[in-house]
Amino acid sequence: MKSEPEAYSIDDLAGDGTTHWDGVRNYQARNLMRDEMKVGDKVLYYHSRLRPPGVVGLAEVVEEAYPDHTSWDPDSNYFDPKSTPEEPRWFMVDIAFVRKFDRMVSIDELKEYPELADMVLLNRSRLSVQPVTPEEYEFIVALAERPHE
DNA sequence: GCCAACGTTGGC
DNA sequence: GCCAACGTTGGC
Repeated sequence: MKSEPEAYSIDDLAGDGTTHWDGVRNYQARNLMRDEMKVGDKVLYYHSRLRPPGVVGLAEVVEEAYPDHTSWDPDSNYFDPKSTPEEPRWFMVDIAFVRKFDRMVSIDELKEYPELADMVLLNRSRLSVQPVTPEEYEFIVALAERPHE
């Protein structure tokens, strides 16, 4: 899951403990949250729009998808008039802070490894919620635990 | 701040 | 249902 740290960083998540991942207004990202994300699933937390951007830590799904109430709140930035409590269009999950990496694994570093060449992050980078394979996940967690040469 | 990629909207 | 216009994202 990606977030601009100025908007909501992993430190914000650490402070809050859990948060609901509201404001996603992309169908592919919504479908992933609604159909794929289960309680206990691990989440790589990615800070976008930094120089450089990168994976900064881990979170975990603690509540499966339910309607994103900000979508029918006219005062919200995420208001969508086509979404109603009766027929919600947008969904969110709740995630909990797991840990922050000792160091950020930058996108440049991810690009160095053929094991990660097929990552959605490196190919369809604009999706704000993306699938990660177990192999990619383990690889990145291992990277974070040793210094980058 | 620029701009390429890409998703969405809406006129026809 | 096509596609041009427009808006957003996000690396750089």
